[in-house]
Amino acid sequence: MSKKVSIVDIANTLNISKTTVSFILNGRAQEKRISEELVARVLKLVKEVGYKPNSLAKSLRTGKSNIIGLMVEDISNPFFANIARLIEDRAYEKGYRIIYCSTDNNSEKTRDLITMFRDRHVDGYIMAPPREIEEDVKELINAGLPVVMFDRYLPGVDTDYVVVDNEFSTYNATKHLAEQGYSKIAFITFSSEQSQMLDRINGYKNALKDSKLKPFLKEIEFNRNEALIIEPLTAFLKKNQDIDAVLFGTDHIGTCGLKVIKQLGMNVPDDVAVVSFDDYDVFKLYSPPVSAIAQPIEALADNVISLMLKKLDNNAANNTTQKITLSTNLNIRESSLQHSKTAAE
Amino acid sequence: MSKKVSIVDIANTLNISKTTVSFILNGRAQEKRISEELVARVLKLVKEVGYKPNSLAKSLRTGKSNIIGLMVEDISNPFFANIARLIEDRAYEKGYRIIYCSTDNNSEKTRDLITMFRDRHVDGYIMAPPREIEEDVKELINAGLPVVMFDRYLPGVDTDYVVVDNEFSTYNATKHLAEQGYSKIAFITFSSEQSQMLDRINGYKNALKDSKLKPFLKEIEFNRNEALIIEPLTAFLKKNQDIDAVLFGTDHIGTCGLKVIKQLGMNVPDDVAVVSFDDYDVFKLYSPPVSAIAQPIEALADNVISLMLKKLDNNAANNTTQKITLSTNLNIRESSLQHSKTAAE
DNA sequence: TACTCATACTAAACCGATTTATGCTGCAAG
DNA sequence: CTTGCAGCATAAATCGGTTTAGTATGAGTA
Repeated sequence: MSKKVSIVDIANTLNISKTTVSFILNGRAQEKRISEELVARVLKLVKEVGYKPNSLAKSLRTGKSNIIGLMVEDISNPFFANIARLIEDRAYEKGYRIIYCSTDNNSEKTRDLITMFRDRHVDGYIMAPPREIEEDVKELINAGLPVVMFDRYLPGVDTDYVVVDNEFSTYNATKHLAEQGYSKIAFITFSSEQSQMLDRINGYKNALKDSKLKPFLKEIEFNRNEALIIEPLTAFLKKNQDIDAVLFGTDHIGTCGLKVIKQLGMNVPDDVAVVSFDDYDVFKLYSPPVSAIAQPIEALADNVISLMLKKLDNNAANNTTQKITLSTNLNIRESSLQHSKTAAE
Repeated sequence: MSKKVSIVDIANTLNISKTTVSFILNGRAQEKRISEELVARVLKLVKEVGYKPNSLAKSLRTGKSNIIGLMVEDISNPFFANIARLIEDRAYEKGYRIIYCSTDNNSEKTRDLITMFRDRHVDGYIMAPPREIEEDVKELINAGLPVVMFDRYLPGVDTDYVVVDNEFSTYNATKHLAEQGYSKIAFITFSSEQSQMLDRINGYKNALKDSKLKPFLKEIEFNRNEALIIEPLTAFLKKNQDIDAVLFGTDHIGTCGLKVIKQLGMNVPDDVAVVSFDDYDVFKLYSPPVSAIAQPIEALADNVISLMLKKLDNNAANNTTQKITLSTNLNIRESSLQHSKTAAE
């Protein structure tokens, strides 16, 4: 039907060369000394027939696409979904489109996606990298492609990133629990070798050490099937009845944790105090409201996209990398307050 | 650095033509009577240097991309994020990649995205369409491109879609509230001319008519800034103190509604019973747990992607369109139970 | 007159693939 | 001794743009 018009159609209609049309459309008419009269005629026709250059062909030639590839761990996770949305907005304002994909923390899938992004000529890569992807990322960087990471970074790869101060965040939250009089403080999280999780665990351990308390660390294997998270969580809480406070490592495990706590009929904060990493509606609306470590997602998104745009501007010559660490906010709510050992007994 | 190898490099290295390489890599070696020995040599080299055909160039030539464009209203909304994720998974298994974008319910942005998808040669379009996009969608369909809609449809456009039975869902939920003895039942939702919302409103109205009750319909303008939703919501609930039950039209407004209810110190369900469209953790974990209309998102995603794959297989010859309506599940929880007028007074 | 130079525009190469049409053997059949 | 065809491989066109390297024309100048 409405066969899309190409630059050749425009050129033929006006009996001129497609080169001329291309120059005019790319704002190089003056530089190429094309008469104003012809420029006007071309622009008129272009508008009339609604011609839009095919960006695929354009990319093939120029290597540029005005598209930024964004890889998150899982778009159905509110943290990533919100960040993705904010990044998309900022990029859109600057004339860049975003295409996103979930890596599922699967390095093979990620490699696949990198390849797809790469030969679709995306201009830049924003990613929350999975493990074992160092080599592939290095290759991108060596090829001169801008890469910005967020949420976590790859220790072996020198690239720009924006993360939060994970270690201090959990240190601070754990300290808070200790100060409220809790003494058997567990840290429950997904097992992971990634930087953000190692830092969170360190913060927790250091705080306990400083408070001279014993750690109760429970790492749970991530699984898309929630039942397989709930199960070990339930077992852990049942087995360690003496635990009086729990710090959850992410919003997802925090949500699962609340489900378990509710199911077991445990009272918050009397039976168990709760603090979770990430701060979302579930925590704010829970009864009692749950204390949470809020990540500055707007600032995160802003910094990520600023870094990326800066790298895209300085075509080449990006010698220095920027590593940005933002601080979080511990929102203290009833779920972790007013514990008095004697009152409970 | 590691300049990507192209098909020409492969051909030159072996002193053969790139045509031959192309045939071999596309499994047309036998058909083209290329000797097994040569096939083996080519495949060996390809593997050695890790050559991957540039899919941009491939698409330019073939018009195919193995990419499906997915447009949701807002990826930060859990309903859309979850659907997007499921669709992505299913598509990935079948060898298709998904690229998603948020339309923001903005027809201009959507048009822009359609153009981008189109000249990136995506093979199919899955969308939750905004208003005023009929003409653009018709153009896609006329050009023979597969389009599948979900969540809502465009009454003026004959295309495949998968939706839920919105009208019955709210009818049923409203009836449930009426049967529990509530008599001043409000329906609070975002104002919208879209099919799904009109159906939901109709269901609510019909149920009230059948129960001989008076409707209290409150439509709120959507805004990304939550404060601007909370404000009119608060005003409405404050002004209509006699309302004893509320049905929320979407998960988002339901969540905002709970915040307001909590802030106003209203008791659920004694002061006000609550049911919301969509069923997420926030509702399950609320105290008391909130009754909700659960959309079958897995089935939704399955149907959407099946329809799309079917259309992609039957290249051309897609004369009939399929319109699928799935049913929802009313999960009744404490937030809408055990109302007795006398007990409250 | 012959040689620049500015002006206005274009032919052809190129990006990296696919696909169509074709070439070149050598052997069996007519 | 052609003709036909099977077997193997390729040159060239194509997709829709951008970019390089020119060309044609007329005016200015030594």
